[in-house]
Amino acid sequence: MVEEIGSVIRFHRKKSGLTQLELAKLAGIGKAAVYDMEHSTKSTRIDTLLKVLNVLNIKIILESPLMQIYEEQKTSTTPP
Amino acid sequence: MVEEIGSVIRFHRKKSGLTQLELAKLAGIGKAAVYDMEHSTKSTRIDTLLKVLNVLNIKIILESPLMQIYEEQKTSTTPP
DNA sequence: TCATTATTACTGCTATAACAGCAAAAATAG
DNA sequence: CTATTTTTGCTGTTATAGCAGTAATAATGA
Repeated sequence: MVEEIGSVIRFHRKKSGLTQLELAKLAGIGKAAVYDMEHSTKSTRIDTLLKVLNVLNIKIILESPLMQIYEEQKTSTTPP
Repeated sequence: MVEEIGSVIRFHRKKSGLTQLELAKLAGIGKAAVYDMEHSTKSTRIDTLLKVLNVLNIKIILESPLMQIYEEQKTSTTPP
């Protein structure tokens, strides 16, 4: 799964025509972090991952049988 | 977003009737990691997060306009 | 081809997540 | 209500992600 994420990131980066350095700059992280992410040599931190996914326009979705209920409880207390 | 993930984890843990310690044991991580995750006091690592999501039966999905193409390229080389 | 530049890969040092152990708070029992 | 247990919250120490700098490889042009 970690490998998969790295693979997805590399794919999207290439398609965006960005270099590791450019992506890193845009995400506000170091270039080595991008390298490690793509190669799964180290287990990235979520905040770092989210910065990269944000630049590459990738959304992260949590799915489970309970998510429906969770969302309801959340929205029930925060109406516009 | 990191706060959201922590919130989701806590919700699912409670619904599963697990304590932080039990969840930690099942996930094979330390209890403090669960605490930190739920409180967003530290930015968890993906491998640690995935272990927890796995125990709580939460799937993580990456969504983007390019994912379709990515999946195709992946599956084209790995047929059953 | 051989330079030159751009990109990726790698390494040692610094910042920080994960852990074990303890303290505080909550829940349960008597 | 008090004692006991269970659960959560919080520390200092250890393991590891992130970073800056450098080397190696790939791309571009003369």
